[in-house]
Amino acid sequence: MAGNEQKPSKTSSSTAPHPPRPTITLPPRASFTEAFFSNNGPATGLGLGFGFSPGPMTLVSNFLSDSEDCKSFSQLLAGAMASPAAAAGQFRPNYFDQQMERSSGDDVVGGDGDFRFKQSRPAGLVISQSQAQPIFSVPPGLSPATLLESPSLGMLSPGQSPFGMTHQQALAQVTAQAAQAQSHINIQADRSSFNANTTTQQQMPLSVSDSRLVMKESSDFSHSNQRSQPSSFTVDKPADDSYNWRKYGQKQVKGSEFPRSYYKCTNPNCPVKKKVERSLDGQVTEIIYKGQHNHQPPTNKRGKDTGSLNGNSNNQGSSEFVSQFQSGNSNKLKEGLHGYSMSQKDQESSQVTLGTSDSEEVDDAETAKDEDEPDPKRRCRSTEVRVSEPASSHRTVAEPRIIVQTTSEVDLLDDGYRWRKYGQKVVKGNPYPRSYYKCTTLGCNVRKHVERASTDPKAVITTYEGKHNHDVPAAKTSSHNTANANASQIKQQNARTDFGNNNQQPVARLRLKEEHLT
DNA sequence: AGCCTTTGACCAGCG
DNA sequence: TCGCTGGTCAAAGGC
Repeated sequence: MAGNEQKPSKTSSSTAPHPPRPTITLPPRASFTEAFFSNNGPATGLGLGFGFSPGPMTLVSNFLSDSEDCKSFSQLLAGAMASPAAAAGQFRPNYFDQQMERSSGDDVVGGDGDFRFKQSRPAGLVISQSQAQPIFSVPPGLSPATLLESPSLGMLSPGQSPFGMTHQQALAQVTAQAAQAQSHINIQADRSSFNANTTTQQQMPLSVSDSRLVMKESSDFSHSNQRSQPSSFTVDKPADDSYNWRKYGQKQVKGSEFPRSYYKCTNPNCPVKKKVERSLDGQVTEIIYKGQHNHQPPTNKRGKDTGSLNGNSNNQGSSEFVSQFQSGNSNKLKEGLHGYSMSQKDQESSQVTLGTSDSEEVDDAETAKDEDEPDPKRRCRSTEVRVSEPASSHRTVAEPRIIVQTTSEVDLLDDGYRWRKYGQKVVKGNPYPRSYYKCTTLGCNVRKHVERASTDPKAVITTYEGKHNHDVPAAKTSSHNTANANASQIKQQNARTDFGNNNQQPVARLRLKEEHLT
């Protein structure tokens, strides 16, 4: 697929059809979780370190191309939790990149099968553990590493760590705990620090099609982070994903209030393009990757492209962490939620959208019902991941987010809102059904998807879709005090994510939770 | 000098 | 056929 997209000249374009969209050859690869959490894979042979960030497309392709079984979240999570990598203490910033990269095979250079978490500053990533554990969130554009290192954020930087440890130590601790619990992804950090600095969370819906990756980024980063970020902070680069891009066009597209910019990978013969939508204030609202890089990310990015997060060039790789993570997860996420509700003309154009737009939404019951059907539409072929917001959402500044949490004693349903279960599916390879819930509030389209890891029923992924258009219902008087407390915590976290933007709620949230089942 | 962004125009697909 | 729309080109200018 590399290079299969030719640059059509005006002349040629008029006489010949556009070259076919990039297709992705999908070599056997590790599962998402394997890629994600394990570090035991064969050496890539690329000598890539943590800084290597694979392209989004490769990630997606790898992710989605798993036509064989389209691993479910459960599977993913299960693998994640059971990953020996965790035990090996491999969980760390940029680790995702590393794994993504590696999963595709050793000889892949920007290869098609790379499983990479990439993307430009997508939304935040929250990884927390129990309610007593602080929630770890990564603001858009920042990787955990960046967060940990960022002087401005002042989290786990040496001498600044609230726990008196370096971020490496903290991460080591995280991995150690993950290994011990086999179901914990725990990145401990001072919560207060997060309150002040890392309250951004991102979510990203996605859809998938052949060779495109669509992601939205949270852009509210600059809002709540203004205190800790230079006032001049803006996301100049739509996606600091380690690749170099050249903007070749911009258009005001219909249906979007924001202009869309078109970028090409500057690498010669690299067919990858991306579309970036950003709000008027320059904040990225959506990124769509198309194609796969046929090369490795430049080792040295131009200084000007490193983004200006805190003016710290080290932020460069940061966004990749979240971005890539999200992009990868997103695919699965969407898959799980909607069972690949593709509006496909063909495989290439098919998309699965997590958003709640009616046009793209499939019937809930049907979705659940047909999950087991070998619907070709659900094939994990596509590689476009689109993060869409509900049509009714107030798209201001806040954008999609993915919140990944591992928490304990979380009543999955008791998050403050009231839910009605409308579907349940049994996914291949997972003895535990995945359940679908709708917010019971009239007119509220928010949905929730709960899935458990096949190997660890304690591990649960809860995905939220849409935005509540109402307040949290009155507190329940139940015995779920603990759960409520935890839910409250989550809410607080979410609230912080809003950065004062009351209108905004996550479009979709991915939560990795550890649930204490009785 | 090289690379990038900007921007108006062009082209293809679609209804 | 026409108009709309998304995507792309390429000249001009900036850094």
